[in-house]
Amino acid sequence: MIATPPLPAMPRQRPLPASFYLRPTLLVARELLGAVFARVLDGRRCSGRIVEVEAYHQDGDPASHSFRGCTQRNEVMFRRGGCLYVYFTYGMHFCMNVVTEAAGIGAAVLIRAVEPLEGIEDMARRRGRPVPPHALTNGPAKCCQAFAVDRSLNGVPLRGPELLLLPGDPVPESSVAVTPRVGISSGAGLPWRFVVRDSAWVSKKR
DNA sequence: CAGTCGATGTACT
DNA sequence: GTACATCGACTGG
Repeated sequence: MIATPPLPAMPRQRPLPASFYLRPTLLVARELLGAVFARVLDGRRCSGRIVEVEAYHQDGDPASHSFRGCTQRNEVMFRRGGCLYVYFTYGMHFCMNVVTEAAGIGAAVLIRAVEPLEGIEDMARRRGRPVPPHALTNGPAKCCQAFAVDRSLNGVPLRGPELLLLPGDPVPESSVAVTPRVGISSGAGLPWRFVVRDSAWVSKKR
């Protein structure tokens, strides 16, 4: 009898196709709700279901890093959709975005909160302090801390091996809330934040 | 509960 | 110099 390698606990899912990202950013943002973000580090996998996102775009959006054109910091936003844009802010935090649309268009979707699925122990350890379960990944910088996302992942593709974005159960329209974005001053009126309504895992309530 | 505020690095004016 | 797609500690009611 030939020894078979251990099978994964769950069937290996295909990552979202490149075409997923090459569509209008607001649509991608909406459809990212329910998708599963996964991070593989040292052969271990952490994942979470996306429950809160915000869209940012070069056109008509003064709050977007890409609004004033391509710079060294935001260069990844202008790449072809399907990779991660990571930036450093407030002197101590990282935030991660899913880059969208065709090359040359500066657009991305900020991941603001996920519902933890796999690797919760690892995530809790990386958060660095004891936190109640709902506070593990309910904020953009908390997500980066939990998933060990930093500058080294800026521009890395979302089709593996380090980062994966996988299809999840679709979130019905009735479960989606659309609101203005959090923590910005200019362009504050745009309703470009998408949240899974009533999720216990989002960063802020209505 | 809500509101305020300091920490801390860096991109951009 | 200034603003910043934040967080967590602290205040006061």
